[in-house]
Amino acid sequence: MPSADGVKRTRRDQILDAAAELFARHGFHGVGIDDIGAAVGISGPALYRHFKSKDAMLGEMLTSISERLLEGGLARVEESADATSALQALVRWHVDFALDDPALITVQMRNLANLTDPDRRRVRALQRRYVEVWVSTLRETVPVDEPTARAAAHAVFGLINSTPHSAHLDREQMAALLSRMALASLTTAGVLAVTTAV
Amino acid sequence: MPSADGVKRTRRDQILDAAAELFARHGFHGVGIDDIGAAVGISGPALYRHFKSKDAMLGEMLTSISERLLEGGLARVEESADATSALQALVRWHVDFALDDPALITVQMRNLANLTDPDRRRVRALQRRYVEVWVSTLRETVPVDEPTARAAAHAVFGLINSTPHSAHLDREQMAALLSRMALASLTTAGVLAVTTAV
DNA sequence: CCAGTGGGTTAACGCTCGTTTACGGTTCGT
DNA sequence: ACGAACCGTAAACGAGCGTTAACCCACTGG
Repeated sequence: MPSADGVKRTRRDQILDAAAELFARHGFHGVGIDDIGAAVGISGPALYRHFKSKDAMLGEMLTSISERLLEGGLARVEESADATSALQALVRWHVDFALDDPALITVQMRNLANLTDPDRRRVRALQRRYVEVWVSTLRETVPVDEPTARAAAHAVFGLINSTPHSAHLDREQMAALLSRMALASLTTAGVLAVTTAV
Repeated sequence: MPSADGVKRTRRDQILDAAAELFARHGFHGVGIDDIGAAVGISGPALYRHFKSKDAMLGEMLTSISERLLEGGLARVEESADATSALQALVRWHVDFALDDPALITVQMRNLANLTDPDRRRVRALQRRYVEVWVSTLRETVPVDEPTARAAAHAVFGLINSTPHSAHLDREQMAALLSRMALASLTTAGVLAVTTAV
C-alpha cells in the first residue's frame, strides 16, 4: 500500500522533511503544529499519530542528521588510501551534504538549543565524534596541536554550512568553490602550521 | 546621575546587551519578556518604558549591528593603502567583531527571520552593502567574477562567525587562526581564480 | 463478517506570553 | 513647593499554541 516509487517514503519521513524546511525558515518556536500539518496536507493534531510530541520531531530530526553525518564521514575516511585524500573526501562529503540538504544543515546549526535535555546530549555526543574524525584526519595530514585542529574544524563547518545563505551559483560550481576554499584554509602552508619549511 | 564610568551606559543598552545574550542562547521565541527583565534586575513589563515592543528590541539590535559592521568595514577599506591590505583589514575587522561580540553575531546569523518586515528590509539592505564592500575589495585583489566573489564572501562570513561555537583557544590565537584561514581560503592561487600562473 | 488497527477529523482545555492598565514613588526645573 | 517626567510594580487581558479527547472511517486478516 505504500506509494509507487521504489523508496519506502513513509508519512513520517514526509512530515520530517516538511518540518525541517519550516524549522529552517522560521525557527523551531516560529512554526506551529498546524503549519507542519498543513504542509503535508493533513491538519493539526493528526501529527500525533506519528510523533509523540513536537519536541520528539526535532529530536528525531537532529539525531538522524548527526548519525548520517558521522556515518558518512567514517565511511569516507575508511575508503581513502592516505590521510590527504581522506581529508579531501571528508570535505567533499560535508559539502555534498550541505548542498543536498540545506534545510537540515540549517536546523542542526540553529536549533540545538531547542532540544530536550536527553536529546541534546545524544546529538552533541554524535557531533563530538564527527568532529573527532575531522581532527584526527587533519592531524595526520598537517602538524597541528589538537585544540587548534578542533577550532579549525569548527571554522570549516561554518564555511561549508553557510551555503544556504548564498545559493545563486549552480550546484556544481558551488560545490567546487566550497571544497577549494575549505581545503585551502586547512592545508595552506603557515595557516595551521609551518609544514616543514624549506 | 548615570553611572560612574566614562561611557554613557544607558539602561537601554544594558537591556539590549542582556537580550542579545539570551536571544543568542535560546532563540528569539525561546526568551520571554520576563526573562529579559530579570536579567537586568527589573521585572517583566518594565521593559515597555524603554522599548515599544519585543520586536522593536530585536529590530534595534540587528539594525545597530549591521550599521556598525558596515561602518567599520568602510573605514578599514578607506584607511588602507592598497586593495590587498584592505582585504586583510576587512578580515581582521570582522574577526575582531565576532570575537568581541559573539552574542550579537549569533543573533544576526540566526534571527533575521524573526524581524518585522520593515526591519528585515532595513537590515538586509545594510548587509547587502557590507557584502558589496567585501566583493569589490576582493575583486581588486583577485580576478574573479562577481557571483563567485559574493559566494566566497558569504562562505568566509560563515567561517569567521563560527567562532561562538568553538572557543577553547585564547582570544589572540583564535583571532590569528581565523584570519589566516579566511585569507588562505580567499587568496590561495587556484581557489577563486588562477591568479596569473607561472 | 467483523474485530482491530492505522490514520484522519473537530472541539476543547490549559498554559504561556506579549501587551495594557492602573498605580506609586523619586527627582528635577521653575 | 509642586507638577511633570521618568521609571518601576503588580494584576489582568487576550491570543496563540501544544496537547488531549471523542469520534469516525477504510482497510485487512483470520
